[in-house]
Amino acid sequence: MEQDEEFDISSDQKHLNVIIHLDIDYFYAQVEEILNPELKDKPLGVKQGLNIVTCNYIAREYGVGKWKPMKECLEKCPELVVVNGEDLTNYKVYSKRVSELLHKMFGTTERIGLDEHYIDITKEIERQLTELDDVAEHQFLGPIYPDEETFNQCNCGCKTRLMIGTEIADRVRKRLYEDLKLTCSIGISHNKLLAKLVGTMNKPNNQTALAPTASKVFMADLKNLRSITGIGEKTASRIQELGLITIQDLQECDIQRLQKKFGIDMATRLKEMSLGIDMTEIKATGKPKTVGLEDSFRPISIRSDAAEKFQALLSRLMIQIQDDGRVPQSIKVTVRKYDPVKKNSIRETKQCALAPSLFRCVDGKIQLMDGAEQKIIKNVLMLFDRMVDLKQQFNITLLGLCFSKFQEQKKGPGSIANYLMKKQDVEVQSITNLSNETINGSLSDSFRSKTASPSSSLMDFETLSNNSLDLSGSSETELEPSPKKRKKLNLLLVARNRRYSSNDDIASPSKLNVSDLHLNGTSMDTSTPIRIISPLCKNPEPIACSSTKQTEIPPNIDRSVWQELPLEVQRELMMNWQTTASNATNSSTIPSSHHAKTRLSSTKTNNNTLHKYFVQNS
DNA sequence: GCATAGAAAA
DNA sequence: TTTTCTA
Repeated sequence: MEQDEEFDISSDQKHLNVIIHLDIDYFYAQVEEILNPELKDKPLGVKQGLNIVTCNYIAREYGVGKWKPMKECLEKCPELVVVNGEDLTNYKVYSKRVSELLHKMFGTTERIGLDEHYIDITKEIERQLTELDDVAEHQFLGPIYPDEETFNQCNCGCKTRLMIGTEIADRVRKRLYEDLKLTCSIGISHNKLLAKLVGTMNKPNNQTALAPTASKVFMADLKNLRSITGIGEKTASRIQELGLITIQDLQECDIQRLQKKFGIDMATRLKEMSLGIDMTEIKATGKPKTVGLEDSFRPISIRSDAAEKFQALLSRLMIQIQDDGRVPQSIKVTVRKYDPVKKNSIRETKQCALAPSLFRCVDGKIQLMDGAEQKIIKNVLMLFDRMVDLKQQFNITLLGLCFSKFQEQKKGPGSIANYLMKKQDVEVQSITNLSNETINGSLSDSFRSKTASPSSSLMDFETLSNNSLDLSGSSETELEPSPKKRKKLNLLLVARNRRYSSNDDIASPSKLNVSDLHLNGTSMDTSTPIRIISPLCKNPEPIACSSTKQTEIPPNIDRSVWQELPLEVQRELMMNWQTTASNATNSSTIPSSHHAKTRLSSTKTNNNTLHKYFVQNS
C-alpha cells in the first residue's frame, strides 16, 4: 500500500552497508565437545538446573532441544550425554578468544551474549574495492537467499559488496575453525536485523547472504512476530490485540493505527522492522555499564537476614569489579516481595549515589576503604526500608545489588580527579594538563575543540556557587541521597614549575607530562605537582562583556595570580578566553544571566595551593 | 526459569 | 529515576 512504498523509497532504496552476524553453533555444547572430544560423536546436552539449555546437532535429531526439561529430553533420547553447564568459566574463556580473534580481523565488533557478534564489514569491503583495483573476480560463497537473479534487481552496487561479504564470511568461518576449532553460522546482509535473521537459514556451520530487494518477502515468510529481534512476548501480544497475527499483517498495517497503540517512535520502528528496515549501527562492545548480582531464596521476613544477604552480595560484587579499573558511583537495590494473598511477586528497585571515596585502588585492584562496607550496607538498608514496610509482615524471595555509573579510575584515590570528584560531586569529564613543554600543542587543540563544540555552554555562575568547593578538607558525605543533577565540568589544569607537599621527586619541571591526563579522566598522574586555577567567583563578571582595553589579561583572572603564570600559560589562557568570549557573544540565545562568570581565586589546603579554573560545563 | 545486562518507556 | 521489556 501507500505507506509501504514510502518506507521502501525513503530508507531502503540503497544498501550501502554490509553487516555480518556471526553465531557460534550450539555454543556451550560445542565448547564441551572441544574440552572432551569423546563427546563429539554422541548426543550431547548441556544442563542448567532441570533444563537442557543447548545440545549438539546429534541430540537434536532425537528431538532434544534448547530450553527443554531434562526429563523430557532423556525420554526422547535415553543415551543423551548430559554435562553440567552451570559454571560458565570455560564458555567465557572461549567467548573471549572469539572476541579477540574477531577484533584482530576487523577491529570493533558488537558482541551479544557470549556467542553472537555483529560486525560492520563495509569499510573492509570498500578497502578491497579500492585497493585491489584490479578487476577482481568476486563470487558468492555459500548459500544465498533467494537466488542470484534477485541480487540483480538493485543496481546500487550491493550485489558486489555482498559477494565480497560472503567471501569474508567464508574466511572468518575457516579462521575460526582453524584457530579455535569452533563452527559458526553467519548471516550477511545490508543491516543488522536481516543479517541475524538470514543467518539462521543454513545452520550449522554455514552462511547465508540476503538479496536486499527480497527483504520484504523474506520478513513476511518468517514464522511469527516473535521471530523479529526486539519483539518479545509482550510486544507480540500487544500487536496481536490489533488483530495483526503475522509479520505480513504488520507490514500492511496502517501506521496511524500502530501509532495510537504504541506511539510514534515505537510504531515506526515496528513497521520498519516488519519490512526489514533497520538503521541501527554496530556499536563496539566495551566494558559493562552495570555489574550486578541477585540471589533468590526461601522467603525471609527478618531485616537482619536481609542485611546478611546484602553483605554477601556486596562481597561477591567487590570481587567481580576488582579488576575493572573503574569505580561505581551508584548502587541499585532490588527486592522481590512475594504476596501470599495475591500469590504473585513484585520487584522493586531503588538506587542511590556512591562517593568515589569509598573505594581505593591497591596495585590495580579496586577495593573498599576501611569501614566502607558498613557505610554501604547502611545505605543499602535505607533503600531496603523504603521498599519494605517493616511493620507489616513481608516475604522477601530475592535481593539484588547492582553497581552502575562507573568512572574510570586508573590511579589511586589521591589523584586530582578523584579529589575533585569527591569534593564536588562533579563528574570530571575532561581534564587537560598543561606543561611548559606542551603548551602550544595538545592543550590548545583539545581545549579549542571542546569550547568550539556546539553543545558546550558557558557556566552558570549560580550553579557554581551552589556547588562551591570546600578545599579545606572538612567533613564529606560519602553516600549521597541521589543528587538531583550531577554537574559535568571540564577542567583546565595548569601545571606549574613548583613542588608541593608530596614526597615524590620530580627532577625537573620539563618532566611534567601532558599525556598523563586524558579525556574522560581515564588516566591521571597523581605525583605531578599541579596548580589548578579556580572557577569560583566572588565577583562574577560576565565573560562576554569584553571591556578589555584596560589590560592584556582576561578580566576573569586575578592579576596577582596572572603574574605568577609562565608566559606561555598566559598566552594560552588569553587565547582560550578570547575563544570563549567570542563563542559567548556569538551565541545570542544565551541570556546574559547565564554567561559564564568565572574568575580566579586561590585557597590553601594543607601544603597544597590549588587554583581551579573552570572552563565550561556541559 | 533464573540470572544478568542493556534499552526504552513511563 | 524506576519500571518494563527483551535477549
